[in-house]
Amino acid sequence: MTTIDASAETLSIAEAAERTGLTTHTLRYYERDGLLLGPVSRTAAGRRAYGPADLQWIEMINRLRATGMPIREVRAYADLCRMGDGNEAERLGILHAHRDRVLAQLSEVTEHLGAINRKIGIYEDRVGTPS
Amino acid sequence: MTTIDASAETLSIAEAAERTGLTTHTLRYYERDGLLLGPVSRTAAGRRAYGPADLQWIEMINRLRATGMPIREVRAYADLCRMGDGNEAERLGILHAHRDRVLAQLSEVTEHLGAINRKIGIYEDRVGTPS
DNA sequence: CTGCACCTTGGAGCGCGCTCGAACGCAAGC
DNA sequence: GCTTGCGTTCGAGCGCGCTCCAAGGTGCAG
Repeated sequence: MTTIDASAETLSIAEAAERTGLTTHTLRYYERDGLLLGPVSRTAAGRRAYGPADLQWIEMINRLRATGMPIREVRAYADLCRMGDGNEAERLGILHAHRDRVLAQLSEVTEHLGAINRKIGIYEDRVGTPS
Repeated sequence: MTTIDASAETLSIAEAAERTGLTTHTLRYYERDGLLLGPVSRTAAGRRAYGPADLQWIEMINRLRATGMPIREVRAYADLCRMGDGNEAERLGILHAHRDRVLAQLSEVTEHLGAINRKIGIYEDRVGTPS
């Protein structure tokens, strides 16, 4: 027998913060700033209740942010998603452009890291042979 | 016969900016902020004259910055270099720690990128079959 | 000699992404 | 019922890394 209990599916802002690795401040800020797909639903007392869909979306935001997408672009993407079907090509364009930037940056960072590693090698030689 | 001409070895701030990809503003800012190994030498008229060593050091700064090292840590590293021999182990510690952070971040970004790519795949399927 | 571009300094300003403070409300345990 | 703690809103503040402005000096072309 499945218990139908909304609160079992729903997290307080503190719980959502823990789950997502964000702070409660940041969660409210994201909502204010239009990064979420809509206002988070509330309990009778007016407290935020995060559902699974909210959490999943926030995970996606985290991925985009962690790969360097600016807030304003996440918002643009969220705006498109909020508008519903019909603009998938546009969303795809944003994701494609983002992926390309990330790949470019990955290879740039990797290259710089190589140079830094060579520098480290020089220091290790020098520290290894102190005299 | 080698011509000894200091000005041939020396760049104006605008030239240094072009060479390093920074702006003149940023070059002055880095100097002010102690990221360079010392004050850049000047012409008789008081204008900055960047030598090869300056440019090489700035390239190193660029690598560190491009891989995400904060300004204040670059400054700490520069401080150590400025102090001369004897603290190579400490410099090495900074570079090691930085390398480890960069590697961790590279793998994190790569992982997130994978998830984003899967999302892209979903959209491509959906856009590919419009009805 | 006169422009005009480029340099100098000090300090203010700005865009980003949070982060925090104030003042208050609701709720669950003792 | 009272305390303790988590929640709410609005708005201000902050750390980072530049970025720019004002006011003035320098240097070279015409």
